Amino acid sequence: MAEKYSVPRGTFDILPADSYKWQYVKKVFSEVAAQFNFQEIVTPIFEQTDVFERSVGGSSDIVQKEMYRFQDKKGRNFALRPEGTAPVVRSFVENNLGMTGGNTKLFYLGPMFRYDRPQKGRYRQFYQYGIENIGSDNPFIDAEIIAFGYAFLSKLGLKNFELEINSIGCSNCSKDYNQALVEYFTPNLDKMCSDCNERINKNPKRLLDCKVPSCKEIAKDAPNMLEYLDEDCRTHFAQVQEYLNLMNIPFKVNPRIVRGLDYYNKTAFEFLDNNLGAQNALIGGGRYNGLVEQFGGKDTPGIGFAGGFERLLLSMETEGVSFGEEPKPNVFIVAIGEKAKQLTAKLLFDLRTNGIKAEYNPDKESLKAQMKAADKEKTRFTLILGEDEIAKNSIILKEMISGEQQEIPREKLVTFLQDKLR
RNA sequence: GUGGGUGUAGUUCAACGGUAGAGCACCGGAUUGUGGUUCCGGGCGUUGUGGGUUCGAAUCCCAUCAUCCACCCCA
Repeated sequence: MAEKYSVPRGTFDILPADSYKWQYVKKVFSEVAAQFNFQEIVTPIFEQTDVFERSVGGSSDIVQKEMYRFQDKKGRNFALRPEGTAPVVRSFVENNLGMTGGNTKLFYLGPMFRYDRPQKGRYRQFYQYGIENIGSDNPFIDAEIIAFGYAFLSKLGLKNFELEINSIGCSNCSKDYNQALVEYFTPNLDKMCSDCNERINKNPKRLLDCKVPSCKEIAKDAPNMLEYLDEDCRTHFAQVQEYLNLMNIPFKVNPRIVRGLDYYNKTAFEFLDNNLGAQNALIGGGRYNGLVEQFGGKDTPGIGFAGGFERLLLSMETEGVSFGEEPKPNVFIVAIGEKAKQLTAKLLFDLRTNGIKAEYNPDKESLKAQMKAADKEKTRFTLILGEDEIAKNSIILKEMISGEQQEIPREKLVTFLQDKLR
């Protein structure tokens, strides 16, 4: 026997039994995007490695340890995209999308790749949806982006999620704050983990996030980021909260939210589902005002978020939320005898091209076997065609749940069914 | 990259170191043109893979791979 293969570690097949759920979630996302007036952008699955190294940053693990890197035949360096914002901004600059003025509102869907240890809600190839608004620093936009996330989760029927927001300030505030953190943590470093000891120089804010109990204990009384915001950042954050309140979107301020990617500043937020386990972030996002400039564009502010489909489906599964209708045919045809089988070829085609989802199994001969097949398809109707019906140029329509059946003239069948299925 | 748990039929799970089983699912049947419920019948599956211990291994040991959970990271 030939060797059997399996999917690469941390990846998975989306099988027919589940694929309609994915379609449903994508559809809902696209609908919300349309409501909020975001247009789709599709970028390649790989980019020059630099696109991620320069932006996502040197202190982030996803660039340092988790990127799938490769060289093409000419020795150029590429990476499978580990996240969606950097490619979108690359495209924004490359195609001068900002030239028309105003806000550029984009959404994307697709696979991302990170070489992580697989775990619940975490895969090496995972599917993200995300939105970006490039062109405005107005706190109104921050609130709009957050509202999009809230609207999307709500539209899916989810209830057990929480919104946490924070402001991590701009480079101006960070200078003072980082210094305050260094001053606070340095005397305690001998009691803290090796990661913290290393990060204090690269990105001191990350020490706030550490989950090692001893570190957590020390971080508990660390200086509060919000007290170090400058005037601009402080009012910006206050206004974001005000707009959220005006929309009746519930949130909690959590000064410990620190985004893992280097390009973030000002507003940062997460939608969390605490029933999910350790990987509990449904959506994560924030502002990235310097990023466009980093990519060689003119200084343009931006803000966005990204979320993972896998966690969304997990959440929906545990909350018992509906995934829309399971796909199935409307009618199943049962044909008895060779003549009936021949007529069924045309009948099937007529039904299908008239918008009726129809199925037939040519491998089953007996009426009984075909009825069983019909039952398994869970169709609402079965059409029965045998000698008698052929002679009368009619067909029997049976409603499976009630078991009731009636005879219908062949020429009226299509309109009759279209009417019934409306 | 680190730690712990688990790998047995399509699936969910049993089997004190002594012949590998059950539910669900699946297939067939219960007379001639009617499905679901019921009844009857149908299971050799490289016990993830490779070694080792033993008279004898699904069971104990080692390795390896996969998976799950946690650390970490983050969506």
